[in-house]
Amino acid sequence: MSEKRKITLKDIARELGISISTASRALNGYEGISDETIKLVKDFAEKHHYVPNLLAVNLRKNRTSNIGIIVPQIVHHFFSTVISGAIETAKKHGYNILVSQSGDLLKDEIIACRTMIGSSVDGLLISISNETIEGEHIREFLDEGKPVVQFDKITDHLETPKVIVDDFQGAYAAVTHLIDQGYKKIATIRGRLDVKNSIERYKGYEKAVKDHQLEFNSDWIITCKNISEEEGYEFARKLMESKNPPDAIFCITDPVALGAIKFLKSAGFEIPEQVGVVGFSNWELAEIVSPSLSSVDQHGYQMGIKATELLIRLLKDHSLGENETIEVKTNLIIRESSDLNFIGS
Amino acid sequence: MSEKRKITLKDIARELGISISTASRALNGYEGISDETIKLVKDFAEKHHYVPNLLAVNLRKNRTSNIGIIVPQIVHHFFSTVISGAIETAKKHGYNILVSQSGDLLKDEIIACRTMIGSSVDGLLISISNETIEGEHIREFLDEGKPVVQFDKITDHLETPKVIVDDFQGAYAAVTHLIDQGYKKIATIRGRLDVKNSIERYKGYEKAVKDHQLEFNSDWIITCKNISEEEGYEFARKLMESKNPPDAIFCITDPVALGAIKFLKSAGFEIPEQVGVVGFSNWELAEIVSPSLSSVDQHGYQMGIKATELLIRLLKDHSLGENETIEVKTNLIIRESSDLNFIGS
DNA sequence: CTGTTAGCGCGTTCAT
DNA sequence: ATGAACGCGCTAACAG
Repeated sequence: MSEKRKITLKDIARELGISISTASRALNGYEGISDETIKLVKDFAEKHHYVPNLLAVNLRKNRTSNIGIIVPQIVHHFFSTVISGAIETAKKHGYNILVSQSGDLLKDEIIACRTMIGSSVDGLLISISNETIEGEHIREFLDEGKPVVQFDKITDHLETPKVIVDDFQGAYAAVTHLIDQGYKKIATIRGRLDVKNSIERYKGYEKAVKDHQLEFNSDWIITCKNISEEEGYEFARKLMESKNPPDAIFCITDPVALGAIKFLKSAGFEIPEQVGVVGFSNWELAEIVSPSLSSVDQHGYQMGIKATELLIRLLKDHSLGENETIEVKTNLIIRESSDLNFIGS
Repeated sequence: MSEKRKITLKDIARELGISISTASRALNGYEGISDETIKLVKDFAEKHHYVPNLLAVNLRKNRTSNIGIIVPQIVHHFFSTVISGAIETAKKHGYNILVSQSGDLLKDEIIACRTMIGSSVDGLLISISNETIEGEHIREFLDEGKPVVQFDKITDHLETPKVIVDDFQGAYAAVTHLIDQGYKKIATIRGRLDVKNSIERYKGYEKAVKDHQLEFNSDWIITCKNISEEEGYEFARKLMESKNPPDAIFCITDPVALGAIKFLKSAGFEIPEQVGVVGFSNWELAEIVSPSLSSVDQHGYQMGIKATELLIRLLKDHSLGENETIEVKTNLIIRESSDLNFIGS
């Protein structure tokens, strides 16, 4: 409507018959300004709804007050949870969050990075795509003197602070839980051999099985590629139709577990009585499906907070070169798919 | 590492022995520059990885190249899908997306708005909270001369362009589908009486029932408040235990439908043979649950694209005052929960 | 076709 | 305690 012109420092200086710098200093609480003029200026500013032009401030200070975040997919329960945590934390410190996604494509991740550099975010939070190995495009950020924090899906080729979920411990806990329930022949449908999270989860599985002196059978280890529900269904079939079928399956992620459950149900296996199933990531679907799915929760919101706090600390200290890695503990959520004690209660 | 100082227009002007403005014009493809110097400048820029300082450009042009988007929840399948569409569209036009969430709290929506104004986004995409009625805080955007596009959850108190899903048509189609299937006593678990989407869906239900001369029974209309799975369960019970139980239920949203299904299953009703169920929004869960849930898809990705394109058009034309409303058609996805023809096939 | 001049709005010396 | 002057990096109006 009224299209009020935005009032500037210059305006308030002119109106009050003082200099621009005095006005600036008064507003920003500098030393050596009389209380009198401070009050004068502040009152005037308040009254006329003065709000500093961030563009100018930022140009002057050479920063943007923006933090970029790049994830493989936004439409994804875990990542949107992380973003949510990042936004709330950033807000608290006066930063905005600028979101982009790679679609798990290296090509698009590079574009997203370049755009971010171009639009000048002050720092970057990133969970890399499956295709990213070296991450040279991310190094460009570091070269610009801008801090980067990696989270969840990371690469060790980049010397940045990292916030990761303790996949090993999560998997170990999940499999140990299965063992505690009395399952003895535990299989795993694992993820790619070249993705760190996947490797760690597998290691956790292996160690738990061996620590408890259970049968360790390479036929019970199946590697999937798409990490899809279809694969879960197919590989569960393969496992159960083998000569020596397992009595429990630890799955790399919830959709895979869901596929496995679907096969098991269609083939007439009782869950959890005959076969126990545990997934990973605690997707929304875990408590919706029937039987509900035990899963390892990754505390996405916490990760978002931790990663953002870390980045903001770097932003404020300008003490780049830190390389700390925070491991967020996981939390096993036991539901019907593996809970024998729950039966009948 | 090398902390390369960023090269500026000034640098390239000095090195090439030309003026800054010539360099600027050459880079930006202005009229009246010799092809010779254009090539000279562009080559030099390319070679030294010149990238314009957006902060300066933006200050000069008085814009930010950022678009803000405020939604009730980011961790929500529909909204994250919209955001995803917005991001891809914005990217295409050289804009970044700055995300914030209100948590369906008016208080936090106001804060988000103020922050956005402060950090100077050029325009705003917003889906208002349940608590927002007048939207005075949004008007501040308009008063600044910045365009706003509302989507999905809107208020008519604000004269802005809007992109909405055709809730009426979606509901009408859903209920008509139930009728086509042969259901005769159709109930609805509807949403709040003061939320536009909810009202429209109810109207669609009512019209479909009346158009087909079916029994219209106020006992079959239940209003829920939280729009939660629990309410779905509870109200389905209430409906089915009444004297004159319905044979189909149209639910305001998928979680409610899921709750209803859970009750129906636990009470021994066959779905869809005895009772048909249709939800709204086509959440991820719809095809995961068993029986899979028929639902009205809202084309979130399309909405994100449409809303963003609309906003960018306003941004470029500076022709505020438009007030068009785009209705994105819905798409009924028929699954097991209402598909009698599918039985046995 | 190109250079000079003026800011955009602000923070920050260096004077006084 | 305050003002003048400068510059962040860039675009645009005005000369020539």
